[in-house]
Amino acid sequence: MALYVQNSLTRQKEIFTSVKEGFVGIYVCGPTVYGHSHIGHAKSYVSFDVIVRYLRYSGYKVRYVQNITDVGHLTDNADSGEDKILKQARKERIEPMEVVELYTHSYFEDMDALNVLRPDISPRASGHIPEQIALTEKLIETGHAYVENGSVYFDVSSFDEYGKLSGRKIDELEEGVRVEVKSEKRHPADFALWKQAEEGHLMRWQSPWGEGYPGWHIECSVMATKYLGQPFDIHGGGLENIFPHHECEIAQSEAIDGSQFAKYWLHNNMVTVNGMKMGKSLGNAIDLKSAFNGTNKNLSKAYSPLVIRFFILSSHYRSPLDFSDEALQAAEKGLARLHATVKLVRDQIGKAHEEKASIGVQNTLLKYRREFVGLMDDDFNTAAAIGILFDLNKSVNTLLNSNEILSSGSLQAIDETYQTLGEDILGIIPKDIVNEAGGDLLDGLFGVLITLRTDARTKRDWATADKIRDQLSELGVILEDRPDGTIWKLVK
RNA sequence: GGCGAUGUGGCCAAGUGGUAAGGCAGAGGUCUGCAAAACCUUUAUUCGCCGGUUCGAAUCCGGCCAUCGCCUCCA
Repeated sequence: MALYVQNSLTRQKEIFTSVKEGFVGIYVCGPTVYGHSHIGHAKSYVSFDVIVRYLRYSGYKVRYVQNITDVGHLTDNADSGEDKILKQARKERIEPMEVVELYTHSYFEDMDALNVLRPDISPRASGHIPEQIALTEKLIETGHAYVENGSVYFDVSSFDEYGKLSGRKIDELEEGVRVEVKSEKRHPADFALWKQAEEGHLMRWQSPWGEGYPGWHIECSVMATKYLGQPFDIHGGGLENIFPHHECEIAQSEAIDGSQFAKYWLHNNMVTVNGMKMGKSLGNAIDLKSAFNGTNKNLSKAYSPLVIRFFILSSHYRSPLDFSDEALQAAEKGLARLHATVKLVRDQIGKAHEEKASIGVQNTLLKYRREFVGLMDDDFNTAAAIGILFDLNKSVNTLLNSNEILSSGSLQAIDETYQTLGEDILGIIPKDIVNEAGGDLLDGLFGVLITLRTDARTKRDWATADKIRDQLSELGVILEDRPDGTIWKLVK
């Protein structure tokens, strides 16, 4: 079965073939680090995390590059606008580079919590100024860019294919352009490769055109091709970046010699909150830290990072995703069910008799694996793949409840299936599912209480038995009497 | 105005020509001392609306309605 991906460039689902056999280079637009990450970042980076994980599972050696934008940018079409990093620096009364450092750490902290694997390279825009200047110079030399007042602009009329990704026409763009502040640019759609630093602009570098700072789009062109070559396989990002950002990246990168920039463009859809667009300026943004600790006013409680991850993956990456309390609670329960079964399997491995996995179990597992892979091969359909995980779960529970005693081999094979599909690929079933806030001490303490209750039950002293169970329940500890003994769980 | 999506049961969400996955919630049952959990059964003759193509459409075509996104920094 081959992998198919929906390519924004061709608007078609295409069979995926890598530029270099066995190797995939993927570049995903990373965050501008001037604030804490929100659920929109989570959707994008969790989605691409799974894409990368799946490519690796499929046997590719993957190099995943995701930039950190640590150079503030103005709006690309006008000379006015705010530089978010500078604004934040002023607000916090710290250096711009301190802002960048602070929120870069914050970003990785949140992504780690979401079980997003680190990119192989996280290049920073500020660390690639010479390369950005070099590309700009080359664009000037080849007649695709012009200098004006210490700034350099890309001449969109010099690149016939401008608009091929977003489907926009240059002449139509002109009409839509808002108030033009200065007419430094020859065409309203021209965009900055380099901007002259105005007075008081703290982030500035020397260039052949004087002190300034790079345009927004150029960093991605430069860093993607520096580490992945040209053409490279996959360029990803949020679909709001198709225009102008990705369109401009293509123009800069392909204008010089016409060689293709990226072969496949994958775009994830956006997030809404209770059906409304989420916007930093709209005041309904859900930043990840507040979602994790329950302080967000749009949510009734805290949701663990894994629940957020699971929720994101329960819809397709190209579909919009609406965050609501109700939907998150449903996700939380669903994931807990998955985890409960996996934990049960793992707890029983040690107790089971040693024997190889039964043919029946092996065949069943194989069937689910095949179905799962088939769905992931179809443009990374995680939502349907999770459905398979629940089918597997049902089968496993049935086995666990049946009279058939499962061998250690069978249990291990089941566990391996969960690990491959649920953790290696989707990242939603950690290797160590433990009772949260558990640990040996609590395990021991509850063990004592469970023994007392079991004794009472043998004596048919239901009053005592129920008292223990009820009082623990009030503390948020649930006891479950299984055929092979009583287990405890914490509820949130 | 231009470009692009989406509309599937109470909620979330897969499904691009062959007769509606999965999760949450609800109902009944099995198991249990009673529970919990799990499992079984059940809940859309129907996929925004109206036409058309087809032996056959949620899936293709046309029209309409609604919602959303992008066109300005934003994942």
